[in-house]
Amino acid sequence: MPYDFANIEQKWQERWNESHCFESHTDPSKEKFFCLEMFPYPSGALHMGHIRNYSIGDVLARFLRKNGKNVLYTIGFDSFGMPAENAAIKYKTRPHDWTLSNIAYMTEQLKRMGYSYDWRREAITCLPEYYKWNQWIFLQMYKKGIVFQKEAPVNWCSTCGTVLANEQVVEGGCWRCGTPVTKKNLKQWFIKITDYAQELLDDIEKDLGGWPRRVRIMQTNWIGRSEGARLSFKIPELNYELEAFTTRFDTVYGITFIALAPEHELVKRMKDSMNAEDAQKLSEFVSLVSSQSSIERSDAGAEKLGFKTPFYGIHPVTGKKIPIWIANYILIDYGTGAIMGVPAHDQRDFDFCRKYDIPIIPVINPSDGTVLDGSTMTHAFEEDGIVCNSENFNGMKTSDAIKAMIDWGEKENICKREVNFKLRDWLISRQRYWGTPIPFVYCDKCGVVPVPEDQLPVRLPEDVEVKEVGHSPLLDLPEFLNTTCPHCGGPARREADTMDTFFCSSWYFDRYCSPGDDKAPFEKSDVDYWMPVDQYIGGIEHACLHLIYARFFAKFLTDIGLTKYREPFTRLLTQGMVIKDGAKMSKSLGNTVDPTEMVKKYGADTIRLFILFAAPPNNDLEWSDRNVEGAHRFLNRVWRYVEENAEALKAHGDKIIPMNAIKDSKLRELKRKIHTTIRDVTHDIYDEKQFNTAIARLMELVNAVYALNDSSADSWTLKREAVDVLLNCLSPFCPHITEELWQMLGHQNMLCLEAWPSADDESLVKDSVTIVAQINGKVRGKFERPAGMEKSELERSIMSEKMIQDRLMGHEVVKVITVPDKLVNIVIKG
RNA sequence: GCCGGGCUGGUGGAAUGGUAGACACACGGGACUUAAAAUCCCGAGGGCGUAAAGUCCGUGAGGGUUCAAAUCCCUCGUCCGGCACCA
Repeated sequence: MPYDFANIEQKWQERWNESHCFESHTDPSKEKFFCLEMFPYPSGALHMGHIRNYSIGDVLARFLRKNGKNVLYTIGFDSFGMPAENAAIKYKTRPHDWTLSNIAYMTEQLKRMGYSYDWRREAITCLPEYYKWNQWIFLQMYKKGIVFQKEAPVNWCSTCGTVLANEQVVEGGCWRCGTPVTKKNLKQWFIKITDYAQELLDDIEKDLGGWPRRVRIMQTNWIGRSEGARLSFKIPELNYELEAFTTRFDTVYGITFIALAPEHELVKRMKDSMNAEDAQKLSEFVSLVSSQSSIERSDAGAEKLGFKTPFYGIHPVTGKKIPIWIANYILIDYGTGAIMGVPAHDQRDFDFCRKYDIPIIPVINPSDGTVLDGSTMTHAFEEDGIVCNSENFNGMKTSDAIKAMIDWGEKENICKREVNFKLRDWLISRQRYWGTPIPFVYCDKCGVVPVPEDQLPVRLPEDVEVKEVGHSPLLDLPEFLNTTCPHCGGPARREADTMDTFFCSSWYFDRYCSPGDDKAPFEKSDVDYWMPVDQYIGGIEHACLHLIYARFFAKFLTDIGLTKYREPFTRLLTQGMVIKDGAKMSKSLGNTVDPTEMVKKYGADTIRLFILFAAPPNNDLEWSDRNVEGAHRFLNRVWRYVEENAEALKAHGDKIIPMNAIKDSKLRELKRKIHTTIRDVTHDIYDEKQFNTAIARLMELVNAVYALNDSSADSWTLKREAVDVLLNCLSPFCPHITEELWQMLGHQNMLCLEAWPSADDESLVKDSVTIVAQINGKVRGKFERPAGMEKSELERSIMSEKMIQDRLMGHEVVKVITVPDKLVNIVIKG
């Protein structure tokens, strides 16, 4: 008869709830541990990826609690966002209702899994008591001068009907729906995350040692620092000084053209100074380029298009006239939106020049003595080499030349050292309804005016009908739009755009520290105590999104004195995907497994055990119904042993026999097994976060207990010790069944409050060890020897074994390597 | 193209310089049973060998360092991931 998991799990969930045992309190006298999981979007139901994420977190939270830490562990819902609007249209409901009912359902699912959350701390971002503080923080950023509006070509997704931040464009498409992103000129709200680019970069090295290397590299690439110089070209005809950024100032003598992005401000000036016919051609070129999607335009393999203007810039070093082109491959938002074209040493410029027949002048030759010829080169020479065709600098090595030439250029006022970042300012506006209203109003008299803090929150009207994708119902709500100017009291209009939902998720962990605070986003003393997060767990897909934004928030909040930590997440664990039939589980592939059904069939403990045992957390995990059965079978095996032997085990629970009082070798072996299990499981959970091997050790302990067929009193006492340790160590993984069996054995206290066992050194000592005998590195025999034998004695003892003697016959022993308690390797000749 | 991470039995995976394959799944055998399921026990990398003994091979391929390499180094293959016209 399999154990009755349904009733047992419900029983213990009720007990935990009634006893408030997972509620934590700010208490500086205790050592804290903040265990955080990426909170879910309430899409309707939990999927296996969530179950995996939260099962990992719960093991750590329960383990650390048992180890005396004051653990903060809770959950919330990242509940603003577009799917609610789409669902509202599809199901003829309101985003608000759809979202809250999803939250209710998913909360039930989470509770059914037995996660040890402090539910009082839950944060739901779509409620005014949360998003009020989004608005408040946004205003603090505005006060600090890092929030601004600008009109710029921004990423536009036509399917979602909204703009996107740079981080939300994946391979030229929208991160949610994949629609190719186009550029659109719009006036939008931005946050100057670029002010923090250097610090975001520096702190990766300095403080993120507890993060996977992969994520650190991804962020480093994303921030994309490059060092170089800024130089300028005078354009006498237009009375303009055109600036360009380069990382290769050493190739400055190789400039044969200048290229501008079609969006560059100079383009308009040029048109004004051109004859009507040419100006018309230029306009046509610019609109051709702007009609290209960002994939067509900015993919590495995309065709380069150019337009030759009648203007020239003056080379800052040689004074020569350099023709100015407009080219589709120049990006307006990197550097200055203009480049010095050096076709001999830049493949893009090379391709462009070959196409438009622009001269190519090599100024670096390969170190092997080859002399390049611009007319016959087949590709750009981008490696380091020796400078040529560059007057005084000829003969220098590239690495020296870059430095020397910039030094010289700075002295001569030709260039200026500069650092550029790939990271762009964070575009925060969204043309959506279901998000945090941006707390600004537009007044004809006073302009753009922030909503005063005492008037927050700017409430999002909930009783609306979303009619079509991409059209915010706020635009049809005069009672929302029409307001009075906080400045002059005259009529004004509210900002109808809402915030990127990544704003909500950039500080929710601070809110967890001070739930329900209505005076501030959080209480400083709470956050000072709990933050930073000691262990963060979530998917790798947020490496360059949420994890950058949240780091930026941390630095900003510290700068305005609200917090004192500069990095929010000390350690990060990125769990792999849950795979079925070789592909990521997804609705569109129809290969999902419903957690609720699985829990109904096997119980939460089984699902948790399976998902933690099947693979180490950072690997992808292949779903296997058979292995779920296997996990279930193991729990039944544990249950059966304890239940069938409950009387004997109970009768022997009043003492622990120390190792030195045990004579029988089988019993000594079990005693040792108990303590090596404690040692290894502790190490695997805390140091390695390798739960699959921790569970394997517990399975071994169960096998060892089953294997001991000895009904002496000492044997039962030991088996009782083994079972107590087993239940305690298994409880973070499978909390319900272990509580029930713990109680069955007569324990009064709840197991979740019981201290983690500690391994007793004396019980870890081995009586005898297997010594591997090798000859020339090959295993030739294994011999039992007492542990701790002295090196020379061990060597003598193994060498004198008949089997070894036979093999040494007729050979010369060259040398013997002995590793105490492990092996003897005899090196022979002949 | 650049950067990073993998590659170990039929399968998921152990082992981070010292007995390769822990633990589990699947499989085979046995016990129990009228039978089956469940359970308990046993076996198992591959080759040669009836078997035992033995012996050889074996961690993507090849080379190197070492008494000793899945583990360290070099070259290559392959798969996955990230970035990619960022001047």
